[in-house]
Amino acid sequence: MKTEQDRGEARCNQVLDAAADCFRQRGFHGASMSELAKAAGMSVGHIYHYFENKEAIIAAIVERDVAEILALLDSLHDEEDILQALIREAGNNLEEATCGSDDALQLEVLAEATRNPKVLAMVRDGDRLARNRLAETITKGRAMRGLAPLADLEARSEIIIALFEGLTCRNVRNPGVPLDAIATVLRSTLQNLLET
Amino acid sequence: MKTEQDRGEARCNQVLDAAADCFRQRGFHGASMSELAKAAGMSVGHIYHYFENKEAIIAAIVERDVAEILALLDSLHDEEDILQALIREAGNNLEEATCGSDDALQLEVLAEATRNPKVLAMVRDGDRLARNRLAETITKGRAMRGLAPLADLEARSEIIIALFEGLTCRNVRNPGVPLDAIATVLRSTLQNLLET
Amino acid sequence: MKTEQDRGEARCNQVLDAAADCFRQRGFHGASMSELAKAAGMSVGHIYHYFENKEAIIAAIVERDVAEILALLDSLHDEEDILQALIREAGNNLEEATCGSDDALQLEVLAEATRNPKVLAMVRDGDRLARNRLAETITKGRAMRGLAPLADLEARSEIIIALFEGLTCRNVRNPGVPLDAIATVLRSTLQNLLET
Amino acid sequence: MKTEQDRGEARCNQVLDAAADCFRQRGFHGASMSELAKAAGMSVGHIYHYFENKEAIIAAIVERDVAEILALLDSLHDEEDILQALIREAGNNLEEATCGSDDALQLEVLAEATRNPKVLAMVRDGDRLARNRLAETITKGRAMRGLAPLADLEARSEIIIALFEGLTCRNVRNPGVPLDAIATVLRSTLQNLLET
DNA sequence: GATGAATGAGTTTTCATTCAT
DNA sequence: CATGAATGAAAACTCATTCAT
Repeated sequence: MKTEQDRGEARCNQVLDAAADCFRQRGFHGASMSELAKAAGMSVGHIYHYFENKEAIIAAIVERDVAEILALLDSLHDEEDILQALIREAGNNLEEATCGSDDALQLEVLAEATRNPKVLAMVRDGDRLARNRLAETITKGRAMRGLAPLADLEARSEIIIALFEGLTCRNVRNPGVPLDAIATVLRSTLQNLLET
Repeated sequence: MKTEQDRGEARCNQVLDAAADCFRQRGFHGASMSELAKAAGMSVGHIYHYFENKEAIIAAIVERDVAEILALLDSLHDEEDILQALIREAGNNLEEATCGSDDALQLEVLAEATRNPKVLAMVRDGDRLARNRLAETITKGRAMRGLAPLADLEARSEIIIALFEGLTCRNVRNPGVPLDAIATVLRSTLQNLLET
Repeated sequence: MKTEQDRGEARCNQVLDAAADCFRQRGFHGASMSELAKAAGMSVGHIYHYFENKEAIIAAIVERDVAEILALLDSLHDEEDILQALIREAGNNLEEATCGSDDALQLEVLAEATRNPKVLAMVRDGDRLARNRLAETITKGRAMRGLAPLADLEARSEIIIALFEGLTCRNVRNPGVPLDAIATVLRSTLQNLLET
Repeated sequence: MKTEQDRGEARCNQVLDAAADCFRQRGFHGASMSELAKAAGMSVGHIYHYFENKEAIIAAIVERDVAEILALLDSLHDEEDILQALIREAGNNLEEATCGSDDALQLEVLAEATRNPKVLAMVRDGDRLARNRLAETITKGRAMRGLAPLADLEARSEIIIALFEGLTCRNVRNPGVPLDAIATVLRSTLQNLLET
């Protein structure tokens, strides 16, 4: 019984992994169910045992995506040096961002949120959690350095997240900018936002 | 003769205006040619007199979109106070960004660039022009204030653009953040980037 | 212009004729759109220029069917001898009734009405007109023979129609009953209902 | 052993009861095997232990339906007053006939018979038995009243059955006609057919 | 006996594109 | 220049049936 449920869950994830790949490469609406099926190694019909329809798959992918961001933020929370960790993460994103990458999926999600209310709601709910988490992290980081709490904490968080999301966009428009070239500027900018 | 050409151009723009609307609301792949035709007030078949196929319309829209960004930057170039102008522009974008807005189109373009090489090339070409223009503008602005040229000009431009594009994303994920709440932080961040 | 509209209407009827055939032979839900298309001599996609979906075709067929019954009743209205005309019509139906016949379509419609509210409404609306028409016809027929108006006109009409519809059913369950064998009984029954 | 066979039969009927419900509400081709399974409270696969395929279930349902009519006629056979019993039965049917009712199933069967030769054969075989039974019953009834045997017995039976089946159709097209409104007419019609 | 995961052909429907008028 | 009828391939989704467990 336990095994069967596990098996079902594994099959589900098999679909989601395949779907994430397909969506990254062809977009939510460019990827067909039969592509998904082929990529997931199962029949088209069988996917419908696990997901009610294509939109449900999209929703699950978005949820995964949101969870990933939250996990990233949670990992930051326990870093010794938050500033440094943030810059490192920004750097991690600065690689070729086209079709295969996660940036592609992020942008797809954002574009979809623009027209799909269900996706929009998920994105916004996730973002609320994320920015609260970042704010806590910042407060904690500042406390660890003996800095006073920030009155404009929300605004600073917003700008910091904007910087991160912006770098995702930059990765499409102007990829391969050497990290070290902008690391210094990024560091000074973040320092300005976090440590003053 | 002249008039005829003008007429043709006007018809073209009629299509592009309609297309921009449709694409904003439904996405490149969600909008059908007959929707475009209806919105443009002409027959489906006739659109093919002006554009070879749907992709050509997408390309034209992307080009327009890129040109719009360039025009914005050009307008900044002649501003008295660059810093203030940048913040003002950032504020202009901070409104509900869902389906009807320009942010929606920007994200659609970026997502499409991720999988469509032709679109990617256009986006990158446009971005190259844009960031050069911004760099010039910054240099000019600094000169007007008697500040020295920047050694890390490119990196700073990159970060500034990232900030802007990031705010576009934020508009989807967390809309309605009051401008005045973040204007101060934005100002200080830009000041840090432009005036030091 | 006139011609074009006519052409459209002709195309529509082309679809409806083909559909009626297909539905008779395979049922509303047994006949596929591609069968319809093949029978109508046009592409599947093009049928959707004329009908929003399959249900709309079904509805149009039902409407036709209802109109046919009404037309039959109207033709009876102007007969010299109504009783004789009714018996003649009953006889016309007493032929092999399986797949190709109109009885098949009638039963299909009735079965569909049982679960499809839109069809049910059409069937009932049509029936209301039909039974009123029959009642008028009977009254006229009796007047022509100098008989008094009937107090139980509605009930008698109902029974007469039931007889007719019943013979349609009988045609499936026990076809090929020789008309002359039942004509006498039918005549006496109708006489009992119409002339006393 | 006996118990096991009974158990199997019970399971069979469990399926048939569920199937009858589903077919009534959605039609033979509108009801899916998984709907049947859910309604029968067993797995899809298990239904195939009892029935070779869906058509076999349809056939069994048709057989049941036919048997039901035969049973009704048999019950009439032992009534004191056949005329009265017939009218009573006609009345029993005169209730709202849409999706849930038995009329719905009857019409479904008849429509199916129109295209499915196996069903047609069953329907006709059943009908032969039924109309012979009715003829016997009528003869017996007349004998009990001291009336002479009928030369046109078959034709009269046919018309009587047509009346009954027709009232089933009327129940769809014009439901809710008060029984007492037509009982008198029905009685006089049947009297005319049975007692003269 | 009993399950339900798995299949793949089939369903309705949409859509970019063409072309005769 | 302008139309929209026409196509056919492809999309999302369904379903009877099978079979390993």
